[in-house]
Formats: sequence, structure tokens, C-alpha cells
Amino acid sequence: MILVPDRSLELLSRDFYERPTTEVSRDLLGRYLVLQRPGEADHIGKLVEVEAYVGAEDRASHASRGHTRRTAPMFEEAGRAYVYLIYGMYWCLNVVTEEVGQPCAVLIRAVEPVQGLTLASNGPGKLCRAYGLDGTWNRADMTSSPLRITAGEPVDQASIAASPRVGVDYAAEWAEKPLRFFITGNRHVSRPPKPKRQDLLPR
DNA sequence: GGCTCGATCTTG
DNA sequence: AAGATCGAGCCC
Repeated sequence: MILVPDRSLELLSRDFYERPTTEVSRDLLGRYLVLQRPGEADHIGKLVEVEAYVGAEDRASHASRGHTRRTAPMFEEAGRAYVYLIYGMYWCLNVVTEEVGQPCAVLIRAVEPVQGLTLASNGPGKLCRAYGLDGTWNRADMTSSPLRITAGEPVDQASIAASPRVGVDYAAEWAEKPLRFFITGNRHVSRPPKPKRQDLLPR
């Protein structure tokens, strides 16, 4: 049973991720996050919200504390997962970007359900719960493993908005940089911007 | 060894 | 507005 066009399930290559992290972040919107496990329905969601973590200088990034056991994957091969536990109870999924040695990654914050997702996926912790992802997926190769990102439905730049990242108030000037990217108006974005007054007027 | 805090989410 | 819940990172 084909529920999505075949082309949308083509893998993104390693090269895709070996580019500047903000560029990769924007280009990831509209792509599909796919999880295929034996004995389970395929899970497919369209990326609608991501955040860029752009290197060791980025005070909001775990990598700002250097190369440690936890952050090691960020320094490694692009296209692999960096999965970590936050607040003792939620897993968060990133995909590593740029060259080996550059600790950069994109946090996947929300997906729009396409197929097989039964739980809410509008938030980094919630989407890992919806896919059933945990720390065992750390370093999974997202260009080839059962957990992967595929071509999906690429989005034009005009429908992408940027804002400061969520939950990083401690990061001084880095807290304000517009490194969160989302599809304008998409219902599955975790923290939609307040509607403008104008938009609330009856027509 | 102990302390603090977090790239979150839910409930009140 | 505050609590859940625990490992990472840092200091002793």
C-alpha cells in the first residue's frame, strides 16, 4: 500500500549534511523523518520546526562545554543522530552537520504526521515519544539506517520563518539569534507565534 | 562524593 | 507557576 509518493522517500545523502548548519536547517523543513522497524507500522512525519546549534562558540549548544562523553557525536560524522536525555525524562533528536571536528547539529523540534504516527509530535520530547526513540538511537546513521530523513516535500524559502531558539535564555547573546526555523502557519509547530491582531478580525 | 541545572512537558 | 526525574558537568 503506497500512501506517499515514492520519490519523497529517497534518502538524503551525506553531502546534504556537510554544509553550514543554518543552511541545512532551512533545507530540512518539509523533509520526512522516517522510522521503519520490523513488526511495526512505518512512522513518517514531515519536519516543520528545527533549531540550528552552530558550534563550540554557541553558548546555547551542549558543545560549548567542549568534547565530552555526551557531546562526542556532535564532533563526528555528519548525517548521524545525536540523541540526549533532557530533564531526566525526555529524549531529544538531532542530526549532526558540517565537517568532522565541527560540533554542529540540528535539533528536530516538530513534525507533521504523515503516516503511522498516533501520538502528538509537536515538540522535541513529544516527537521522540511518538516515534519511540531513545538513547539507543544515538549515532544512528540517518542516511541509511531504519531511522532516516528522506526527500519529502521541499519547502520554498518564502514560507520559512525564523525566531530565537526555545529554552536557552541562559545563553547570553546567543539566546537571541534567529536560529529556530519553522514553516509559517503550520499547525504542528510547537510554539506558534501569536497571531497578529489583524488576523483575528472577521472578514 | 555531592551539588546544580537542563535544547521539556504536564498539570494546576 | 511549579513539579517530575536523572545524568552530565563541574567542584571538592
